Amino acid sequence: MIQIDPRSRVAIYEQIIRRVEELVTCGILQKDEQLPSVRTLAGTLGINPNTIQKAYAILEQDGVIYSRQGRGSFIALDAHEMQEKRSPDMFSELDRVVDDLIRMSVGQAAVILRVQLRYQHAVEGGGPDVVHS
Amino acid sequence: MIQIDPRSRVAIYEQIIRRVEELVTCGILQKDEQLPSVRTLAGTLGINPNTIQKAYAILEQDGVIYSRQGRGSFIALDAHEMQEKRSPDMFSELDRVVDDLIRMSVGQAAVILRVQLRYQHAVEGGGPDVVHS
Amino acid sequence: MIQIDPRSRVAIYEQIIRRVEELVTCGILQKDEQLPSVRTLAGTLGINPNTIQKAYAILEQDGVIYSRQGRGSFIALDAHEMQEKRSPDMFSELDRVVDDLIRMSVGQAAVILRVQLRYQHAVEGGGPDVVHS
Amino acid sequence: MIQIDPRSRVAIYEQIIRRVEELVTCGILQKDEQLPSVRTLAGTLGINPNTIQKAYAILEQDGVIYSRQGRGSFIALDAHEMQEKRSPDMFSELDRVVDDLIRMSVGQAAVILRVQLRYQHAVEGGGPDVVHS
DNA sequence: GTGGTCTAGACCACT
DNA sequence: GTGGTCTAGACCACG
Repeated sequence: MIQIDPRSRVAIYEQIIRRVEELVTCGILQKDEQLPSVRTLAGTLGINPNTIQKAYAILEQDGVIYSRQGRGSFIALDAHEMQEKRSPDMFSELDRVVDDLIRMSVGQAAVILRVQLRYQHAVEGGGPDVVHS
Repeated sequence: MIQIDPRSRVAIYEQIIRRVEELVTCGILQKDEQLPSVRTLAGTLGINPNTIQKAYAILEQDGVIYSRQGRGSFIALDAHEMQEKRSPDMFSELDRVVDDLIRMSVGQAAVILRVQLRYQHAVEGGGPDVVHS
Repeated sequence: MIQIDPRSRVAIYEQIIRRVEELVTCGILQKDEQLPSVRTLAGTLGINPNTIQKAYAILEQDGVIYSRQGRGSFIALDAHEMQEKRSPDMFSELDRVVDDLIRMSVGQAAVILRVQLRYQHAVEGGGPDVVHS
Repeated sequence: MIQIDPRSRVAIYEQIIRRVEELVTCGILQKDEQLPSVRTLAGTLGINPNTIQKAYAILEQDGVIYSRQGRGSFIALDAHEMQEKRSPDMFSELDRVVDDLIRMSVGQAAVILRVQLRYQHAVEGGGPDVVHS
């Protein structure tokens, strides 16, 4: 369920964070569901436990999961809460990209067409895994 | 004309690269126009010449500028060429952001509205500096 | 009567200790009254008996309860004795917090006002359960 | 300026965080002032650089400092901003302690007297180091 | 078994 | 030189 690309320039712990956030956003990981233990996930992915630990610590600090000694790590939010948490960032990122396109004299129609195509593509392809709880 | 934000988490050399590309895209820096020398710019910005050197080296490698021994560095492309060079990256970045929004169950209408607002905003605000050469 | 919050970052055994001390302080648990057995409480709270065992051991070591082989665990102090035992800690904790507030340039009047409000709030809200034995 | 107690139960990285926050709150560390480098401070305190790194990373995440590769770590807030950031936590901690005292049947007058004494003590003793910038 | 802290030491990216 | 990431392995606290 969680996989990493060791050759990516993105830090491993960052990849894990993003993947967990994605899985929560999609509803695949549900509220209070237990995550694999630090050691287990480290073994599965073939990386050092400290790296997992770091990812989990940041996720906890961001309120996405909660970890308790002797028990494990658990999802703290449901998909809806996660989406609300992330949407401001997503929209400002959209703004940033659109601004770049404007600056490059790309017309509004071209951008909107691209967006529509992307939505069609998502629907046809079954969409980037979304599960409603 | 070129400014950097020391508090930004984007590397300084990266900020310089982006700013030069932006200025070329907008037509503010014209083809064959000379850039400030490494030392001059370093002095102006109050940063290490090595950092400027690195930015220029990458820009040259990307074909955005060319350098001549003892003469200086010059813009290699006009605004149109620059736009063609960058647009594939911009569109794929747009795709990526839209995918994220789709995954978060954000409707197509909301995204398109946001894009339209951004275009309006750009026009009213005089637009993100665009000069046609 | 004893409840724990699994989401709290305070260790479970610590939560139990605090709650028992609180109940004794308030006079709800009276001297020589019997506590639920380790197994019973573990079952009720749905947690590991070892955890209860640890809490009781510490409480006994602190002189708050006493245990008798095959009989069970019992409260060792009345509310008054408990209060005398704990008040030095409470006051030094108060000192510590006030010192922090002073360091942050918070005025004396603001702190005292806050204390008064807290007392009013306690009285109106029926007060944090206090029973005089 | 920064010291740690290796025998304390409080984690070393936590001690460093608190000390830095304290120094900023007091105005001893001023905005944009550079902190000792990770390696330097590690050497001075005789602990592992990773531990300092962790402390600095959390401080940055909390917006207290900002760290930039190749340059160093710097204070992000002035004393006033720091105080505003921390005061809600301080007051709620005060509430918690006062609630405990109420629960122990400690009278309002006794608590207020203690607060006043603490303020006098601070003034006479020169106060817990406060510097206004 | 779980998570959390710390050390030692390496390598990379940036200035 | 700076900060940032990762590994290997140890020890502690909690359940």
